[in-house]
Amino acid sequence: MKQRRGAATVDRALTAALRVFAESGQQGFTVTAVTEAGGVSLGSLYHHFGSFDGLAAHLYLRCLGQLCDSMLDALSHARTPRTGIRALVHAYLRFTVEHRDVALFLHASAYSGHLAAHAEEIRAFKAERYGAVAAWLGPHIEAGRIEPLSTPVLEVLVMGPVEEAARRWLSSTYDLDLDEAARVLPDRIWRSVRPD
Amino acid sequence: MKQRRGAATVDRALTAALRVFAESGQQGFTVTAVTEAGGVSLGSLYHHFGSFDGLAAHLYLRCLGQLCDSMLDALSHARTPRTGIRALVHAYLRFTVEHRDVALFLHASAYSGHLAAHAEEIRAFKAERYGAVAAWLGPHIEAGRIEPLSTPVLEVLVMGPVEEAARRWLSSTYDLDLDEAARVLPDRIWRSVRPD
DNA sequence: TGTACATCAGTGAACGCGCGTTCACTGATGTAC
DNA sequence: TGTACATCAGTGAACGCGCGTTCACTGATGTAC
Repeated sequence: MKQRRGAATVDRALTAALRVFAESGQQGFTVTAVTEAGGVSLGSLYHHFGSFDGLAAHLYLRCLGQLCDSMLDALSHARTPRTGIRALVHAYLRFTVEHRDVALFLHASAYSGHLAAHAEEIRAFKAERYGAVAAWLGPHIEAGRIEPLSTPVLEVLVMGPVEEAARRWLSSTYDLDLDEAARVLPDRIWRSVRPD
Repeated sequence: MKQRRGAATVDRALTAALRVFAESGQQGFTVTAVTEAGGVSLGSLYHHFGSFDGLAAHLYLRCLGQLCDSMLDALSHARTPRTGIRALVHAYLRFTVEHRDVALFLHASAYSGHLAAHAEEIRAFKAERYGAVAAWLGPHIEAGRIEPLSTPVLEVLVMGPVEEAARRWLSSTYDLDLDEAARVLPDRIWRSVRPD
């Protein structure tokens, strides 16, 4: 018997929360700030999310979902490991630029503490999405087109440089040229995981 | 006319702060918690650090200094780029395991907001330390022993996977075997930056 | 060596502010008959 | 179709707690002569 306006309110609250975080950072990320910014009342917020941490976790999952969708979509068009890595790198960096606020929130939330209460939910979500990448990798490893390293190590080799590039670009010290990174990284990463 | 006990008090406060952070995380990292944990009075803390953010920044610099010292020390014994990368990777991962609390604080502080007020100080410190790595790289690039990529991209390629490995290990989801990482990563990273 | 004095170091009660949360309530929506 | 009712959605004043910070003060240390 759920009503439809609920979904719209949830969406407005999350969007407001993301904007507050982008504008005021970790320190300014408070219930009051979100309600004032979002045209969502305090009681309404608690009605839908139960707690402020609940809102943060909900927002985190939404952001992570958007990023994962971009990457999995890019990956689905690739046939070889080389083009797959290229697609992942490009999708991740493009997403970072086009959705700066989302990327920032994802990076900043890693150790935020707001997510501790919902850690299990998030872990499950990540496991599901990472599974898709692992499924893509599997055949290539078995066919000898990728060095047979453990999945976590492969993920670290592929995503480590990309995430670090994004992190540097995000942290206002723009000492890194993302265009150069997008041009150079795919091939360089590919060299690190190809066989022989 | 500075007194000597000051240094000891500063040290006690920073150590207590690190312990509090390790035990209670971002959320529990408060002045009250630090003073109660550390045998340092509130007034004393303000006398030495000026503010709580000041303490956090001070702690961050101390932690970063320790990590950089480990890495630069390891690097100084290496002659070839290959062994240099190996030394960096091993030093970073060993440091992460041996000083888990320090590593955790460093990773978690990246977007904490506590450091915003002292950002310039921190930026300068990093620039100085990174300069040492760049100085080490320089001759190898000129001699054609490393692919001539820009310094930020090289740093991202070398440190990205290592930092991501450490991050995974730190975030209680121990899906990554650090021993395997230490064994495999150096050679894999080397392949990504060597010429030809 | 001894004494006076300036400065550094350390103490803890007190303060105000803003945080997350609760709650009693009104309004909107969908369902049952 | 119309009406009664249950549930969902939304509201905002109020609360208590703990946060970072201040401040008047005492004690310790080093310097000057």
